[in-house]
Amino acid sequence: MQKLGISPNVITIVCSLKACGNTGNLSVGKKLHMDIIVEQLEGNPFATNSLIYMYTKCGSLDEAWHIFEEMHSPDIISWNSIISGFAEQGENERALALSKQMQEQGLLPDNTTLVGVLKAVANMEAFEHGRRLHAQVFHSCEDQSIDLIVATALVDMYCKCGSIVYAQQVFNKMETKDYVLWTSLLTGYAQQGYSDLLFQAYDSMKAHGLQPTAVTFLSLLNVCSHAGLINSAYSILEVMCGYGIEPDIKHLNCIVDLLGRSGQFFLAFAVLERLPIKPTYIIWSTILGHCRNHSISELAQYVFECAVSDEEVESAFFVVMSNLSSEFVSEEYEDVLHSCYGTSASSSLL
DNA sequence: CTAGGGTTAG
Repeated sequence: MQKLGISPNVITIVCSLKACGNTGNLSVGKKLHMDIIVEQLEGNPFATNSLIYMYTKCGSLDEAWHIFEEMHSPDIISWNSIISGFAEQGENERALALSKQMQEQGLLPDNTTLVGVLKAVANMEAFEHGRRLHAQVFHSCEDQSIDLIVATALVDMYCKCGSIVYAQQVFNKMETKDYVLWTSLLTGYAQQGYSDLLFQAYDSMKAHGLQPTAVTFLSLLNVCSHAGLINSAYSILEVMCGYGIEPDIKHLNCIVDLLGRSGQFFLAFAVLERLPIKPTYIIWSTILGHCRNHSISELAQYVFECAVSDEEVESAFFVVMSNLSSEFVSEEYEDVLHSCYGTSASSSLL
């Protein structure tokens, strides 16, 4: 559009910023920020709120905060954007403090604020805080019908805090249940290792006419992996394909994890060879973790070499490797680790 | 045209 000589307006920029946020494209996002200045849209609340959205989604919290701070009178959307953004990036205390600050300024929290705050509380596994918020939600809606998205956030929060019973209560009280609400409970069962409950709830969900999604299957595979249910995992893969859902790297990683956990490294490698895409360092980390459990140092060294050739490799991988190398990898290999200074290895080793 | 829900493993 710009090549045709058409200047962007607020709408163009707002839509593009959303796309940048969703894909984590910070460099284009910054360019759009400049466009806002060029087009003299700096005071426009839509443009400004969209900038906050884009920067938080791209992980540039300082930049988002800077813009928020400069606003003359941030509206509820500005507050919610910054609160959700901080919560999403794990800046939980900051998100909670901002919600408090917002209310001190006389703005009432709405459902969106609540969802952001619940996310922060879930991240912190702050059960008591979550209970208080739940009570607050309950009293604030007169007909006692909780908003579906708030309910989903509550179920997720209770599950992350380890309280399945409260999660079930919230879930059961909802008259309309969509597939995301169901999945939040299923994922909770998976996270807490309740495989029987998970399979029951999965059947029940289907009986209610809701279709499983790729995320549903990921929860099922996850629980199989932790419980060591290899055959169940294989049949889940088949069922998935029957629904026309192609297993992606996350699903296959569950399978690799399952095989590695039981020491079946050859099978794990066979799965990797059949991958349509190159294994990521994340998959190598999974295998590496199991090398440690099975004390196989030769394999660990091979896997290490595969992983460092991934340009996306992150420091977390080196943490796994460095824990392991202190146990049984040779000193010579420590040198290889150190030679990775300058990549993300340095931050984790120092 | 701006804000909110579920996503493996280590």
